[in-house]
Amino acid sequence: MRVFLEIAVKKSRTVTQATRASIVANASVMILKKGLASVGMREVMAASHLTQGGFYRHFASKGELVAEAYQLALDHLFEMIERETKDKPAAKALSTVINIYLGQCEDEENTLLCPLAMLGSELTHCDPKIRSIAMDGHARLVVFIREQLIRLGRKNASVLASSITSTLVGAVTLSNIANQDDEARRILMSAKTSLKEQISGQD
Amino acid sequence: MRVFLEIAVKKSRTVTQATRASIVANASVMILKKGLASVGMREVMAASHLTQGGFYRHFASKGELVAEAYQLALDHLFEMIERETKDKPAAKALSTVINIYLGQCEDEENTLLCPLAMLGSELTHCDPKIRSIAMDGHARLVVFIREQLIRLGRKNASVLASSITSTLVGAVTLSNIANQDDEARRILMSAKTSLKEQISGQD
DNA sequence: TGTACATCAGTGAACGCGCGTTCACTGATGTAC
DNA sequence: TGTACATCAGTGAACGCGCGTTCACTGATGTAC
Repeated sequence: MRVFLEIAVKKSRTVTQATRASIVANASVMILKKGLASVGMREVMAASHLTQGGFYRHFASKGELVAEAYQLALDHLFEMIERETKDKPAAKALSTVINIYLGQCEDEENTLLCPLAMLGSELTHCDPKIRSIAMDGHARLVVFIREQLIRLGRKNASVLASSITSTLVGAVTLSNIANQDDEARRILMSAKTSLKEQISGQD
Repeated sequence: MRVFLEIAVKKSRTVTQATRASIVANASVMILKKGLASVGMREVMAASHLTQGGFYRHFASKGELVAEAYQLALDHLFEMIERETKDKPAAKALSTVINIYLGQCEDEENTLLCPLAMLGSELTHCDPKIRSIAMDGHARLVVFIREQLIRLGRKNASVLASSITSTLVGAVTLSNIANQDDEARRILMSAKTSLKEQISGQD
């Protein structure tokens, strides 16, 4: 009896949590694609087939949702990076990360958009809490790249890792601003080519 | 008499144009520092000691002001770059551009903030007109850097120039998101160090 | 098992707010005679 | 030079709109006996 009750309660909670997760997942994609300011609560809730009033059964404010949406996007990105680079040699791992990062906008399911690149300047004017989630993601990316560079035996791995991260973020940011597709592709390709030379070369 | 009248008319127009220029100049700094969305017309007009109603004597819409504000910021940046690199050898010119660009947020008068870095992701969701002003600025920066690389005899100057520009924009974007000053400085310093090695090295 | 009650996710109208924009008006300046 | 008129930059209240948020309510589900 006790067990049955617990299961029943848990099942109910599971549904609620699934709804909440669906809101976060939809919001994450919408905010990253369209920008923080231009995504409203009605729109977010409608994407999960709900109306605006229900939002506050799950979140205290828009900010709370945004923080979770960023965190989710970063987690997706790093899951992908870790899955694709696991057990690979450092050079291959680095080139995989570069390809994944610079190709993030070509993924049609939009499951690996990076908040740093997609929202860059909007993050500058956010709550400290949201900014620190973004900067944790930044640190994680720099550390990952630095570790591969160390495995490659490169000197100044920290400095180079930070610079590579700036190039990745800058290239995606600029390719999003570009109004012509070929210009966007050229920016991404240039970054990819230069980064790979920078990693393999000995400067 | 004729001459007197013309002067009188011109003087009046000059005052009007000065007011307009003041609105654009103030808006430019405010928008670049605080972001496009968080700067309102009342605030912009107040900075020029005017009230909101007068705005539409000078501009058809907020968008028109924003376009001119971006153009002004880009012009300031390139004026500075061209002034500081004139008659300098290519290597010195490149290093000067890098220093100016990466140091833009340390300039206390805020006269050389780059819209690409300060507004990055916000530009993605703007009018095509505003985006093309931004991309013209991007092209101008890439071309300037490419020409110096060509003078240095570097191969693949176009690709490298584009990549360097991405690094510059990414580093400034990320340093703005950083909530701690030392982290921001580290990002900028890493980019500076790596870029200079990349330019002087032979990879 | 059946019935009365409690819970709470979800609804959708409504709220206050700040935004971009409009408008009737002012008042200083230039023009015409 | 003096006077009546036209122009137009600037004022500040007001407009409509969409936003984030609140709230009284619904109705399905789980609980207690």
